[in-house]
Amino acid sequence: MGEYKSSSLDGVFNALGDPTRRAILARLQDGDARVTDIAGDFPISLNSVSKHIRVLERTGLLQRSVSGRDHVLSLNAAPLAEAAAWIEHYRTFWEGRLAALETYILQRKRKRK
Amino acid sequence: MGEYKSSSLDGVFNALGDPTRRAILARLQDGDARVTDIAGDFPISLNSVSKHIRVLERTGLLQRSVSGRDHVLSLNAAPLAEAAAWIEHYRTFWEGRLAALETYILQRKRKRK
DNA sequence: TTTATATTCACCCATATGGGTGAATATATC
DNA sequence: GATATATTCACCCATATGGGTGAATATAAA
Repeated sequence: MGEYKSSSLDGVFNALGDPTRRAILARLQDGDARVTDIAGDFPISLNSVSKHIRVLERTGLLQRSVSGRDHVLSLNAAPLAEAAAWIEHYRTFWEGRLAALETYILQRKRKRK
Repeated sequence: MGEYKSSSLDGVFNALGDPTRRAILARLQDGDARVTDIAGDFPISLNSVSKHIRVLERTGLLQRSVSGRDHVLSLNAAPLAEAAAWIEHYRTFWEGRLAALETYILQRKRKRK
């Protein structure tokens, strides 16, 4: 069967699979922040946050701009496009199935009457 | 900051983070299938496929209906709704940012002229 | 130059996971 | 009952990952 290959979707979905990372993205929606700023919002160590940030950076969801000793992080939602398209495809399929089921039920109702 | 908690999104995103599992879902779009049927499409062992199926089952994306010695698997895209909503939220944010940037550029253009 | 701050690097540890093999179980079939 | 098929269970192995700590590096500031 077709496309059984790793793609950039792997990274994006994996990155989003961790609640801490999703929370970091949520934080960045409220404005850019330094690593330390973000770490302050979480009960985990600064180093742990640094690792999560690198995972997000790898996917492109987070961009880093080094300014002196500060690393300023900002959100970049663009890489979500592919993931959104993937999900949308299945959502459409599913809605098709539901519509078909509805049609079937309606037909049965009509017949029975 | 807010919702730093694991949710069902964890499982769904993690499940989608593996290309084999995405391919299994793609396969089920073409019709229900048994574990063996699916395993035939992949270069990995039957047991490995069985494990992937359990991961998908846990998320609800895949449903199992045991019929004799056969386990018939079918797709259920419903759990994707929450994931789609999550992504959509960020996509909207991002489009807002782009729009703001465009406005800014246009204003600058007008001023300069 | 000295000191303080921001970040990463190099480790350690526990757990999860993707892959495998072989045995066990359950159902069909002869 | 005996045999074949479908699936899982119980392991093993290697690797990734989330968490930690302490040292190293780089820049800012005094």
